[in-house]
Parts: sequence; C-alpha cells; structure tokens
Amino acid sequence: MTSRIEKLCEERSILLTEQRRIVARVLSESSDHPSVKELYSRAAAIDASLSIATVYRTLRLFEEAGILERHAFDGRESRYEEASTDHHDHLIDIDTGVVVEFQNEEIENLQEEIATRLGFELVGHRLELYGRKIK
Amino acid sequence: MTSRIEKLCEERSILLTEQRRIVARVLSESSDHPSVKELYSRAAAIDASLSIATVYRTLRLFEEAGILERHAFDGRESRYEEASTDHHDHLIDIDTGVVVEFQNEEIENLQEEIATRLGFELVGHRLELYGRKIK
DNA sequence: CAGTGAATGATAATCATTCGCAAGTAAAAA
DNA sequence: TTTTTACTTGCGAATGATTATCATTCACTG
Repeated sequence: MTSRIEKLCEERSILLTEQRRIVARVLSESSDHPSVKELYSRAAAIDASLSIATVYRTLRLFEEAGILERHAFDGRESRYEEASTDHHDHLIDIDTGVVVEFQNEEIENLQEEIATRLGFELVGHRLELYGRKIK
Repeated sequence: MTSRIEKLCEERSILLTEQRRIVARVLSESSDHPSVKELYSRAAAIDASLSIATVYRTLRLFEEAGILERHAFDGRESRYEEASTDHHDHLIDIDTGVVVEFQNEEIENLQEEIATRLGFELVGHRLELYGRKIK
C-alpha cells in the first residue's frame, strides 16, 4: 500500500527511496506527534540499517515540501505531524514534551474579533499552551 | 543606581552578588530582546572574568522568579526581556513585521479552562496572531 | 551497461545549554 | 569575632539535538 505521504511525494516529484518510504509509512501510521527519536526507532524496527541522519534529512525534506509540520518546543526534540487542513492548537506537557491537540471554536472567534478590532484581517495564528499533568 | 531588576530581586530576597548585579544592569539597559550571547558579551565588557555559566544561571534564576521572560524560538538561542506585570499577546503584521500588543481576558480564561479539561495545570502559553492591515 | 548526480550510513562537528566540582563568599550561629 | 553552613562562581567537561563531511552506494539517462 502507498501512504498518503508517498502520494504527496509523487505529486511533488520527490524521489522515493526505500528509506524515505519507510519514514513516510511510519509517519502515516502514527496518530500522535512523534519525536525524531521515536520515528527513528519505529523506522529502525523495519530496517535496522537505517541511519538517524537519513531520518533527519527526510523529515526536513518532507517539511520543506509542506508535507509535514514541525513543532519545535523550546530546547526539546522536534516533533512532527502530517500537515493537515483542519485546524487545531496544541497543549505541550512541559515535563515530557508530549503534545495534546485541541480545538476551541470560541477562541478562534475571539481571535478573529481581536484582529478585526485592531484593524487587521486575520491570516493565521499560533496558540500553544504549556501545562503540567495533574495527577 | 539600582536597576528595576535589582529592586525586584530584593523584594524576592534573591541574593544580589556582583555578577548578578551586572547581568541585571545589562538587562535593564537593553531595550531590545537580547540573546544570551549578547547579554554575555555586554556583561563581559564590564567584568571580563564573568562566566557564561553564571549568565545562564542568573537568567534562569530571574526567569523563575518572574522577573524575566524568555523567548525561545525553534533551535535558536533564547532571548530575554523584562517581564511586564500586564500580560499581553502579540499580533504580527505579516506584511511589515510590525508587532501589536493586545490583551484579552476572555481568551486567558478559555485557555485555563481548556488545560483543566485536558487534565493539565496551565503553566504558560504563547499566542501569536498573524494578520494583514485592512486599508 | 557506463556515467553522473543524488542519497545513504557512519561519524565528527557544532551549538546552546547544563553539570560537576573545587574554591570562594556571604550570612547565620555560637 | 570565630565557626558553621549554605549558596555562588568559574572552569571545563558533558549533554542532547541537529547538521556537516565524506566515502560509498544507488538510481536514472543516454
């Protein structure tokens, strides 16, 4: 089977090598926001000879092609997710770096309202919450 | 003279060593958002024996005391600015890069609510709006 | 099937930041 | 004032994420 990412690569005439396919599939099968190390270990489980340098290179390639979104929080490892059209924001666990997605219509509306009030047309935004898990 | 940061340190009974005073003054005299390296070289101009480790330690100390705000973008060096008591977010004009500050109580509350709902204690957040001036 | 440019793997290098530790300093206790 | 105790500092080594280097291998064109 061909993953969605592989299809997008073809559209962009990005050469699909075996290692890029592996990274693409690992990404497609991940519903979370995997870190580079996580991606690497998942990919290495498929092909042990795969180098972490190649994972980094491939992720950057995909990101620059607009296929992936990178989330670089503070000094932590980058995490990746497939770039999607539907909008959501992120809550980052400051202890573990784990990312939780959320959506909130009300906040979206308020942002629109604020921009308008300031005389701007809202084009985009970035909202990140930083929190600590309550035990 | 005693800088505002030094006063805040006294209020919080933070021991003011000579090196901390130097960092405090360099910060107070900077109206931009200096990076650690910039701060270090400005401070080292005053006392050449000052160590960059101490600068890092001092910045972290001040940050944890709520005296400074740290801005860490991507993999770049952190930049610092004096924390203002009034919280604000930023709207960035995508055509000119001009930054407009704004405050919105309602959004702050919603953020708190969302974090709680997801099982987190909200520690911080970052909200940036990107807009285009309406003519 | 050879030629050429891109991709890979292994590892060294880099960059920001933190750590460990011995030595110094300040504040509290005696 | 001495002694004690805790905190700070400077230095260099260590860390962790990421990028660069470089020899080797691969993929496609002619």
